Amino acid sequence: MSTSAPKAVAESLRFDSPEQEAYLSLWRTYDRLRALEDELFLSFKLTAQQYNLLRLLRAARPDSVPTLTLAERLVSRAPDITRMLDKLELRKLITRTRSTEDRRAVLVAITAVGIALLDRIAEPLRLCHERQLGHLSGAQLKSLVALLKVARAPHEPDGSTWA
Amino acid sequence: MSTSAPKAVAESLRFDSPEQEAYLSLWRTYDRLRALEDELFLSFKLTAQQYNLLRLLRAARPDSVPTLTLAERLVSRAPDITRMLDKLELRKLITRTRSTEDRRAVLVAITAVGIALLDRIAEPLRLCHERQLGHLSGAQLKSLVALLKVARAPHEPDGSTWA
DNA sequence: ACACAACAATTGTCTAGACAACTATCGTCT
DNA sequence: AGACGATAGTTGTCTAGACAATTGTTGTGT
Repeated sequence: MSTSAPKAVAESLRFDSPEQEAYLSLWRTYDRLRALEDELFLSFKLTAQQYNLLRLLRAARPDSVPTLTLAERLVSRAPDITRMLDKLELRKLITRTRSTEDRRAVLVAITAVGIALLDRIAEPLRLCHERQLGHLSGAQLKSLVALLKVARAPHEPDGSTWA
Repeated sequence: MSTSAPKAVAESLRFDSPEQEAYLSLWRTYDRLRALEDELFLSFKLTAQQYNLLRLLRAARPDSVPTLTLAERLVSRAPDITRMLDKLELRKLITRTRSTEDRRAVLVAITAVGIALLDRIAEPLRLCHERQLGHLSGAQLKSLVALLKVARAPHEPDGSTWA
């Protein structure tokens, strides 16, 4: 019982099905690429999800967006949307105002500070994406995007707009 | 400032680059498929990562595997490997023994109970993978796997064996 | 033999993610 | 108008993920 022959171990690990292989490849690839992004966002003290939220708010301008609508549109599901907004509000990146029409709803908007932060991130992020996937050709990227879309299609909620 | 015209909002959200679109597609797809797997594993009180760990240990039999080697081989990076093993050991799914050759190393092995659990999971998991990606043709799956491999290739550590 | 860098694993601590239970408000039905 | 189910957010609580600092052990150079 030792740690010898790691190659043999790897060799013996075949996948149970093509679907499993595809899913694990997806997971692995996401994990590897994510590590690059995380590093970048860390230097701005943001998470990828927070960045996405700000990006959505910028796109929605000059409208503001109700909290749960925002949560639905995020790339990854966010049951902790409230606390996420708490942190961003504390940093003055967003504002929250209780709607007058429907006093249950809280409307969220990005601030000038938030916009400025997005602007500062833009260029380094572009470079990061290039490091992540710049080695793929345009055709490969297109093909990958198309396949991923087909893959998740049956699992998307009806009128979903996530980006 | 209202929540009207969500379509217009969605429309205005183009991607900054093809690379960004690919990465966000990857993230979104992973998130959607993961939700299905998570649900399944929850019913066995496991995480996907824990399942993977057990799977690696089964494949390594009859050898046992040093803790950090195990961490390297996991699909997703695991800085919390120790506590992960703690929980599995508590449930008697694995054993840990301090190596006699190198007293720094802790050797991990799967137990009969662990194997039995994997056996119980096998069939429902197969069905889950089919629900996840069964709607793709064999050629599409192959193509997806190949593209993902190319995508992550530059970001894999040298002799990595992650599945 | 002894100092010391390298290595394997563990622990402390903080943040993020998940689910369920709860509060406040709204719309509707009678 | 009053009751009631649905909706919008919030909060409590638990678990997982991440990073840094620490302990014990090994090999190497002098």
